[in-house]
Amino acid sequence: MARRPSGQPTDAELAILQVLWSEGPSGLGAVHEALRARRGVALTTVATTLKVMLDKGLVRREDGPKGYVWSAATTRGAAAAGMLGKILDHVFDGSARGLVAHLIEGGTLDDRDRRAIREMLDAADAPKPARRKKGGEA
Amino acid sequence: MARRPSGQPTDAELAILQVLWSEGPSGLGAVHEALRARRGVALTTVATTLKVMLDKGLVRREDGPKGYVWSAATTRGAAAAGMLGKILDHVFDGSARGLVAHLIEGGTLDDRDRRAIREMLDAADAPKPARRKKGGEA
DNA sequence: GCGGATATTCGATTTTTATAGAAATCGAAT
DNA sequence: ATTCGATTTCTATAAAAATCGAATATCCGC
Repeated sequence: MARRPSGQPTDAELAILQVLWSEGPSGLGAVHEALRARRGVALTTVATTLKVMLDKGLVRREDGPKGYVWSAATTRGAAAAGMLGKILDHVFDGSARGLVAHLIEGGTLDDRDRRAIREMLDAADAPKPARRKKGGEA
Repeated sequence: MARRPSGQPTDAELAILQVLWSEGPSGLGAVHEALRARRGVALTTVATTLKVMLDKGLVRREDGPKGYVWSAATTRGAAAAGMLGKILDHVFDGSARGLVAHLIEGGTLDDRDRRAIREMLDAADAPKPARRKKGGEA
């Protein structure tokens, strides 16, 4: 047999999603143009891939003046979550901490990044300053 | 055509690498056992996949008492780097900070994780404490 | 209304991935 | 040395992924 459909976008699909995420809802021609700028791909290939993605629920389409107007039906965050999940499960045994450790130790993050992350951590530690009373300390 | 071989391990390959990473160099039978514990997969399937991985350079093999002894030829870090690179490039437009932000905001990290990450950040900020005097040397 | 440009669908092709049975091999125990 | 069990190699199948050409549909301008 072949591999079970993971539901996650494939590489070609991700390339299209990337266009839709940054350009917003677009017609086939526009998507094709954006993709052709990087890789040589035929118009029909883009059209076929979009159709497949429609079946998978990765994109939506509405009738436009010309043909359809295609738009992403999934967010960057959702796509990232799926891909990250695979890394976490298969490579870091489910430890998000281990993943961040890899980013820090691998030099992928610079000073500015580390500062920004610290701020995000602070915000996450105190998201709701006890808007009632019991803030965890009894 | 089909998709160009990305060089990165596929799902089945990743599952095998996971075994080799945690168990160390193992014979075919051991790998099979470890995999069967999770998914039902035939012995020959594991053998075939290992051979493919050998050609790709993902695993190594040495002659052992019985057959070969298989070991990972790539590290967790290397595998993670490849997969992360894809996410960074395609989803977060190259921003590692954005990726960590997603982890923090998405609740993937708990209190303990955040504390551990802060420590790692501290360590990264001062890699060599220059135990001479104060850090601000020229 | 017609023609050309753009879109969409259909069908076809190729490669990769994932899977596993059959056959050949090899070391060990009897 | 013969068999036995584990291993390796060979061959094969099938779905998914990626691609595109041809045929068809649709819209706009003239």
